[in-house]
Amino acid sequence: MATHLSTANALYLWHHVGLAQVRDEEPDLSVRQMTILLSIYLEPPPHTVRGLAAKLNVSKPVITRALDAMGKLGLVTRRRDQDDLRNVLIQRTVGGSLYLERLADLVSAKSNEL
Amino acid sequence: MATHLSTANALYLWHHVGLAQVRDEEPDLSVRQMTILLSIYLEPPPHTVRGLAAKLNVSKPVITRALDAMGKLGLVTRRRDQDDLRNVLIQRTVGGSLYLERLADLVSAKSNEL
DNA sequence: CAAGAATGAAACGGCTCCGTAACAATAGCC
DNA sequence: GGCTATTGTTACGGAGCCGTTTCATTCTTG
Repeated sequence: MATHLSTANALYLWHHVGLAQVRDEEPDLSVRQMTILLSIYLEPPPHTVRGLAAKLNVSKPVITRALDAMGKLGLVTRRRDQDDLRNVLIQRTVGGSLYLERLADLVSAKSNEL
Repeated sequence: MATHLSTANALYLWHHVGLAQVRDEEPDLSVRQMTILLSIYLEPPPHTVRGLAAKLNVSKPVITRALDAMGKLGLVTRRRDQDDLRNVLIQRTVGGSLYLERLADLVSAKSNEL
């Protein structure tokens, strides 16, 4: 599956995906939230607040608040780590999987219109 | 230049670009702002507040405020239309071109790492 | 077992953006 | 000229996210 986006195609792709996201009324995730969500779903568990904060070069409260917001949207869940009760393990949900599936379909579809 | 992103590659691309944007300290544009900026630079002029609002399915104040914010960052400028003084023509700037050039390079580079 | 380190959450004030409603300026039309 | 429509901006109250500091809980280590 060849990719190699030219810079011109890259901007067109970004534009069209952005347009689709903005046009439907649903509120958009921020870049930070989206990146956190993708980290949770694309990288192998376990995911902790501290680990995500380090990986994104961001403070821990940023992660906590993003998890609060996305948890309210049903995109992620939290569970205490029984082996170390200080830790919180962030877990995927059906809603989150569906959300990213739709995003992936959107991006993939737009990339085929180049 | 083949594109055809698979859904899996689409998410990886989004993830890596998001990571790059979040990691550097500069504040990110919102999805709305980014889409407005791309509309201005990718579609043929003239660009008006009303036209952008209609195209993005968004209220006019959203456009005005985004232009305020991005104008402060040097990404766009406004000029009154001399043929119809009610209109405001939104114009590109060197700063905006450079900004999108860097974005395009980032996306393109990440797409080559698939 | 006591002291310190580590983890995530909450609290605080500040800034940005939101949606809606009002507004000033300009154009078009009778 | 006077009335209406159009365009973009501003004002308002509300909501969300920010960075920093502080805190409660739990682990680790001497």
